[in-house]
Order: sequence, then C-alpha cells, then structure tokens
Amino acid sequence: MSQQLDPLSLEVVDLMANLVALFHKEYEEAASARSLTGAQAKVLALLRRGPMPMRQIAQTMSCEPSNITGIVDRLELRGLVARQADPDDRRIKRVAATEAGRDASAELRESLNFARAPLAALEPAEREQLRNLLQRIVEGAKQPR
Amino acid sequence: MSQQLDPLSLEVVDLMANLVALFHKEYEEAASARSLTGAQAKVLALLRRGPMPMRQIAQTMSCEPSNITGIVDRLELRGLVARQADPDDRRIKRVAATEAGRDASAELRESLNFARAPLAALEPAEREQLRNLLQRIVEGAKQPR
DNA sequence: CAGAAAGGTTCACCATGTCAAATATTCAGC
DNA sequence: GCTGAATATTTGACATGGTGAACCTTTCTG
Repeated sequence: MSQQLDPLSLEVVDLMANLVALFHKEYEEAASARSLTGAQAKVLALLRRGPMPMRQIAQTMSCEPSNITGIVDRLELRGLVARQADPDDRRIKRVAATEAGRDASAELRESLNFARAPLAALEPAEREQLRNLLQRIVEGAKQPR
Repeated sequence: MSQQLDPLSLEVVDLMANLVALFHKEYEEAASARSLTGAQAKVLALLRRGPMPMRQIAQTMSCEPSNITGIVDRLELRGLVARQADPDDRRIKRVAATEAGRDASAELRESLNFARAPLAALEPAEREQLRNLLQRIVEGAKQPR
C-alpha cells in the first residue's frame, strides 16, 4: 500500500510541505489582520460566488454541519453574512455574504501576497512549466486513491 | 503594495491553493488515523531530528510558548514524548521523542500518500524541473517581504 | 397518513490558540 | 556578590474550531 518514493519525489513532497506551511501562515495572518479567523475567512470566500446552504458549506469544508452553525453565527453577529430562508424548502437556510462581507473577503484576497515576488522572478516559460506540472499533480491527487 | 499578478501567475497561485487544501486534508486524516491531532503530529515530526526546547518549538510553529505546554502535555501523557532537563540551563526543558513517538511519527510520514501516484507519473526530468522550480519559490517566499 | 429522511440547531466535550500573571533561573551592571 | 532585567516555562481565563448525539421542523415516500 505504501510503496517507496524515490529520493527526488521525497524532495518534492518536502518542498510542498514547506509551501503548505508558508501559505497557511500567510492566510491566517491576512485574516487576522482583518479580525477574522481562518475558518471565517474561508466561509466568506466560499460565499463570493453566491448564497449557499449550511449543509453545502459543511460538505465543502469537510466538517460537521453543527460546526458551521457557530462560524456563521459569529459572522452574522458582525454583519458580514445573513441567513436567508430558501423559498423552495423551508428546512434550508441559505447563507449570503452582505456588502460588508463581500468587501472584507475581496480585500483579504487582494492582500494575499503569497509567492508573488518569487513567482515574478520566474521566466514566463518557467511559469508555464510550473503551471503544467502543478496541474498534473493536482488532477492526479484529486482522483480517489 | 499589492501589484497585479499576470494571469499565468494567478493560475499558479490557484493551483498552489488547491495543493495546499489537498495536502492539509490528507495530513489531518493521516494523523487522525493514529489518534493524533495535526498539531501533535507536527510537533512529533519536529522532534525527529532530536530534542528541542519548548521555546524553539513555539518559534518554529509560530505560536505562543504557552500553547506548546498543552500539546506536549498530551503527547507526554501518551508516552510519545518526554521532557528532559537541560544540563546547561535549568530554565530550559528539552522535549525528546520516545521510541514510541519516533515510531508513530515515522509511520505517519510513510503513510502520507500525498501526490504519490501523480508524482510517479512524471518523467524523472520533469520531477527535477518541478523540484527546482519549487525550490526557488519556497526560497523566495521565505524572504521577509 | 405514518414513518423515514434531511437540514439546522443545541449541548457537552476536547484541542488549539491567545494573553496576562506567576515562578524559577540566568545574565548584566555596578 | 547583589540587584534588577531578561528568559523559559507554566498556569488560568477565555474565544474559536471541531466532533458527536439528541432534538425540532420540514419534506419525502410508501
């Protein structure tokens, strides 16, 4: 089940672990600078594309629905989000970002400097290489294993 | 401060965000399968290279030292880790992984299937390209910006 | 129409994280 | 050497994120 990885692949995995740590830290800091937690920022980001039922938020974030209740509660308290009734199914509550919520989310997204400088330092051809390689990895990793 | 990114770089950033999410989920699951939390697994992984003072663990994980106290407490309760006195400075407690701790950490590391299949699908030359590009990104991103 | 199923919430519980205060030890200056 | 500042860790209070079970309301199905 867990065949050995060649040393080069191990190196790549370690580099990705590094990337993950760096990205995470930057995201938390950017959120925190706006008095948001990482989880709150993630939910707000999810809602950028439109309202979404609680259940679906939970599925997307791979967590229990009861967890989302609390996060949305806190976002709602601050006026960043509102619960709406679903006209077709009265069990469902759709969560929608308010104007303020959308603003906060957009601002946060733009403030994310992650890898901006180092990416800019790559040649265009290299960026394209990187994109193609990452694409294949991400596609492959998304397959059920 | 937040100059625009070209579309190609944006694509790369999005791909990395995807990678980050996938990696994170897999790491949490692997830890959880061994009754560890992500934080506990990270500390255990840190100790693979040898004992480390509480303070240094906190710095490496970018959190408050008081937070580490609790995490190490729980690892120690389960016999995965031990606090040792530092002979040169009696304020310092060095945390060392026990035999069981090292085993658990090694097992977890080996169980990480992240990107294993997709990486294996790359040509050796492509893996090398990817390693070099990621190296430059990680190095660049670590610089204070 | 009765019972199962689905969406949300509540509650109890634990882990992670912060901050402030307390303790013990070491260091620096006089 | 002594005093006071600085350092390493712990403790306690508190907020948040996360799970799981029990519960209510609404919808679906036989």
